[in-house]
Amino acid sequence: MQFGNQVEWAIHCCALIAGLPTGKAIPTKALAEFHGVPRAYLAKALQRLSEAGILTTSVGPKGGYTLAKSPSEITILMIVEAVEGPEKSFVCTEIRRNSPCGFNAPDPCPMCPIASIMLKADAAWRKELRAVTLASLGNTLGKVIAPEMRIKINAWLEQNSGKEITPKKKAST
Amino acid sequence: MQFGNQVEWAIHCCALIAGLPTGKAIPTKALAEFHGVPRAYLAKALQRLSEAGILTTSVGPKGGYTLAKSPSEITILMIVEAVEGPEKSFVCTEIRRNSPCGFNAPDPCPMCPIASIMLKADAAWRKELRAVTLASLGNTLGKVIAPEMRIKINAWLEQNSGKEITPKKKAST
DNA sequence: ATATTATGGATATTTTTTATCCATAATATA
DNA sequence: TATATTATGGATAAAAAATATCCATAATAT
Repeated sequence: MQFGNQVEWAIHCCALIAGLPTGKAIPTKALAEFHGVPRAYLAKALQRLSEAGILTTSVGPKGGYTLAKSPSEITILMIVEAVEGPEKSFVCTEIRRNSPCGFNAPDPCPMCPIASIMLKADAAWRKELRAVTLASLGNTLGKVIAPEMRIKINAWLEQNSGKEITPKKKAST
Repeated sequence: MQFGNQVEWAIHCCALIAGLPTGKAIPTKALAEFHGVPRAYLAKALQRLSEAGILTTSVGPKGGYTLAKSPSEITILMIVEAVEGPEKSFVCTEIRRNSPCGFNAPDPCPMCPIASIMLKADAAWRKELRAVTLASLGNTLGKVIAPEMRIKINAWLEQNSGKEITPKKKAST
């Protein structure tokens, strides 16, 4: 019963992207290097974040990822569910129905109380993760990262992040 | 991020054992048949419950498992942890330290805020499972199982459960 | 004595996780 | 226009974990 490593990577990536100058995109390569994780596999996680509408992508040189919405609209739960899928952490296989005595319950048949407890536990962790957004996380991170570190990171991002997406203006005429 | 199937089996088994007449033991064979699950693999889960001090065993004919303590002293969390181990559902691999910018945080270095959130979520589901005991679960189950069903089960258990453990009396002299 | 049971270890099978690689299409820029 | 950079999706591979099965051993009730 453990989250895959992509969950950790995805949250860190989203947190970093949230701190990017507005409109700047950061590519998989930079995200992988910054976090010291395998690029190709990280790409799969980023792809799922993109599919889930959490990240926006732009292809080509200076392309990469940006947040698809405001940091205050993205919860940690969204990120986790995008990467791990929506399945519950407990799956009831209804073994109560396998009894050699048959199965006989009031009608309508209530959910197995054991499943009920386990799903309540599932709901509990999701609730915690739903209560935290990239905005609130960024706030916390801001207090933990030393100022010099912040400066270095900003410089590195300047080198490694891609295009400035300017509000669309017609170039023609 | 899913509980293994042994978790479901183990809770069902403990619930059944909790309903056994005092001192009666039930063997792996009967537990496996009752729940329709593979005997040899269930045995591994029961073994862990035994190691964890949740179940007591008696070897030999009419042997099997009984609760090691009162149902009100056994929580669902204990059962889950006995079967799945004590590891947290999130493992922080400190990828924040991998940054090409180095790593620089206030001293003493606070836990990574991302790990902090995930561990809070971990604590949340454990809390839910710690709040339910075999006693309270049994209470709920009692309301869900139809009376005729209960009678059949009792009869089946009478056939398939083992020895009556009587308070030790000297048989000699 | 015999049959039944738990235990612990070894081993096997299946599934999931953790990747890697490549062909394709998009696109910024020189 | 040519080139380099990037995301995407599919195929495939390797490693790890989950899901078992089997057996030798010891305990013990009858």
